[in-house]
Amino acid sequence: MHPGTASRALNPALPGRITEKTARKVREAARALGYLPDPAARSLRTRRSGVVGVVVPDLTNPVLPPIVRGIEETLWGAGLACLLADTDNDEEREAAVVAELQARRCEGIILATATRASATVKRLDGGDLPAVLVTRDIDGGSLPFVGADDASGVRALVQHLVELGHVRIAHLTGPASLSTTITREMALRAAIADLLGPDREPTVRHGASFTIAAGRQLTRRFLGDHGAATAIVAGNDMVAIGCLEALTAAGLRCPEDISVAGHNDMPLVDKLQPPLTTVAFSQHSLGVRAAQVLLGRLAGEDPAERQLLPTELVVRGSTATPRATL
Amino acid sequence: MHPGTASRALNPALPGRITEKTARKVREAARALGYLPDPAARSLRTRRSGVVGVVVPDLTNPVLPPIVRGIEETLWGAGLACLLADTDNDEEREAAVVAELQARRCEGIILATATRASATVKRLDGGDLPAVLVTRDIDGGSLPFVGADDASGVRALVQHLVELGHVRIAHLTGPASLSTTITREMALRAAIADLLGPDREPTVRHGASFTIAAGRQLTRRFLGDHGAATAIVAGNDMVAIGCLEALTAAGLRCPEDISVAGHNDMPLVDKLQPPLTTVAFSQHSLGVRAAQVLLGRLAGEDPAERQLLPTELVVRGSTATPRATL
DNA sequence: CTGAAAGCGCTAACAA
DNA sequence: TTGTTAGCGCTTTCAG
Repeated sequence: MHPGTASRALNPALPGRITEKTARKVREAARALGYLPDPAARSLRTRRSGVVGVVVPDLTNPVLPPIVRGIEETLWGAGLACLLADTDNDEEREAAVVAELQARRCEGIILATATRASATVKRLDGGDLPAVLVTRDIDGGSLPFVGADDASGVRALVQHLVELGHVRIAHLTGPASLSTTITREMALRAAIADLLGPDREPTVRHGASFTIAAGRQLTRRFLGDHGAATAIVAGNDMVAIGCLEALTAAGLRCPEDISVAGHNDMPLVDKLQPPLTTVAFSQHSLGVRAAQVLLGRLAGEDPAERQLLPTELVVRGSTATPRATL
Repeated sequence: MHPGTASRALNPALPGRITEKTARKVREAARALGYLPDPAARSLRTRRSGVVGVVVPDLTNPVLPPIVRGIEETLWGAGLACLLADTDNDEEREAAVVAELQARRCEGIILATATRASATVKRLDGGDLPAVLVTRDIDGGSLPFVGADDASGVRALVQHLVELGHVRIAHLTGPASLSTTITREMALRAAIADLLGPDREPTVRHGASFTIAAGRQLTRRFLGDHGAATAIVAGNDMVAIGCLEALTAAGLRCPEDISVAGHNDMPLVDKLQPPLTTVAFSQHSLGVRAAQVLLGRLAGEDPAERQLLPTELVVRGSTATPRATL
């Protein structure tokens, strides 16, 4: 008698109603036998894999774990499992990973790996696999994007520096291939033009990556080039830490001789000496929101294309009044 | 003609050899049509899901991301995808997650969530789902375990402290429900008994968790109880940071008044003031190894039950000669 | 409300 | 070497 009936009993959402009595009987039998419906068979029939892909550039980057947690929590709560893939910041691996995820019939995909020009992500745009971008966006795409409102954060930071009396501000940041770099840089330029006038253009230097080593190198070179600034706005906290190290190595003190600020409010940057002034936002919320947007797309909604979550300037000891206006 | 032939052509490992010519033809056709074999159908037929579960207690804990990366890399390289699940350190969620992973027919499972008494993990032991434990072990189980050789690390640390002249050592650590806590504590006790004699038993205090807050509280209480020690060995770096904060708040300086050491060598603990002396090991290798052990089990090997990877004592500024022997 | 039957797309065994 | 056939375990029509 069973096959169909049992299926209906175990899955109340299915068409064809059923007596509570038989349903209970079936459920009990199922439990007694330790029966678990085979997802492969179900998947084959329903054309739904129950899985979504989560692609990150490098899980080791402290910004990502809370994002992934937020994604995982939210998706898991909706009955979807997360296939995690790490590309190690490599576009080829990104392409391979996305292909594999498609081959595995993910129902959707969340990408934190986008470079502004990523061919893989562009291909996804307009494709039929629902995709959502987090943190990093592509240029001119129409894929839903969930990020932090870096521009507001940077503007608040510049305002803070200007209020302290800074006039010469340098920006040492990451690769221009990332949207985060550009968003922050543009916001910084705009804020400076706005608050200090158009003739106070900041010195801007791009590093190869958002790492401590890059920050160190960028700072060393900037100082070597006789770059004059009373404040350095780093592209993120890692770069800021590199800055701090290079400044110390050069015999300069922060914040007495020069102020430094970061971005992201990574764990432990509040314990540094000096504690780092930085732009904070809830990474976890970013993940949750990205997952919600994907869930919306899976439900057939047409999501708002760009969602920006609030940032907050966290003022700590690494920014202070400049010793003298140069 | 095709169905079977095509399958063979696309999957060279299958039984029944095939002409290179037809194989090529099929592959070309497949590419032209954008054909991707359906994993659900394949799965249904082969009884292999191509997926393994990776269960972590809290991805936000800085020790885990490199472990997960190592796992993901290795498994992905072997053609397996990782279903990531986070239990938020909750045993109920652990049970639910494992059940769901089993329902999804994972081929294996890697757990970083084990508490010493976890009923869920015990049930896995002896079950038919190949499982591997990383970092955290259960008591008296026979599941393969991959961890760092914490005992050696702690012993080296104690030796370092003794050589500096410390005689009164306190151990402020995490919950006794975790194997890591116990391993480190036992090693500390043994090393002290060994190097200082049996009458120098350390004061040991357990906190509710391995967090900064717990470390702070533990230290505050320890000081309040007139605990006398010239060195504190913290259960991990988080606890050590809490220690440092509480000491500072109490007007004590590290390392002048008291030495502090941690465990794990988390990112940025080398940038603290003072830089933290700690026991380091390669989290990434741990992940790689755990994945290899699982791969071995999947291949039918009977793995060595406990694998301990080397630790290394990293001496930094937070440990120094005690001001006076109390 | 429940039983019966077909079929999702693949692979494994067997036949040719 | 290739074609054929059956069936993995479910869901979903369609009958009863």
